Amino acid sequence: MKPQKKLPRKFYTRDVHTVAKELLGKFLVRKIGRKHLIGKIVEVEAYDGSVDKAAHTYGGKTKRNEVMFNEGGFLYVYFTYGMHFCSNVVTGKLNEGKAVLLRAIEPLGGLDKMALNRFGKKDISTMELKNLTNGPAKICQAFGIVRSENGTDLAGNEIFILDSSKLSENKIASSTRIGIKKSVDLPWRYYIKNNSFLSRK
DNA sequence: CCACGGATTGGCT
DNA sequence: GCCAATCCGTGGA
Repeated sequence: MKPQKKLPRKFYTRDVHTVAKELLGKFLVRKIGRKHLIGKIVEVEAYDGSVDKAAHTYGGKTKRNEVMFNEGGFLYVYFTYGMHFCSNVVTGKLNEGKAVLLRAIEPLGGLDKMALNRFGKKDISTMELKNLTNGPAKICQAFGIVRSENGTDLAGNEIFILDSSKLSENKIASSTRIGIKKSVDLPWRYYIKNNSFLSRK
């Protein structure tokens, strides 16, 4: 099963929950020089500033969150806990303030580079492989995504997502979101059942 | 296995 | 000044 073509703008400009679920099973790609880092998206969370107090956009536009108010198909990268970056796929139309947080990825290509980014060495243990990209900040570290990638157009050639066949509903599970203190009861975390690279069951 | 706390910057009250 | 869409190491059961 070969990855297909790049997802078009139209994919991203739809409803945040539709995009969140359809991102599962797709392939995140980061081009570095002539190398490619690639991984399958296995866990995401939806954030919707119109109703969701946990969303960065809930209180309106600021310098920090302005990218999240773009139309769909841009990367919103934020800095948190004084040391971590996390990345989101912006969805919907201009000024909606909705995005999908990438929470876990199954690493597939460029493993040595990801290992170097995460652990400072190419050869890693089985345990380190499992811990390579199973969390939002771990994804950014492995893929080398930092502040300067905030606002990257996913319709471009640096960071993009490749299509693959849509997963059937029975392979997808949902739960409440992880690590937040507001709007804690919204069941807006979506993940591929039984995948071994999830940040949690 | 689980619970807890430290790291460390910067956005917003 | 408070505290965050996290991660990792430690210490106890």
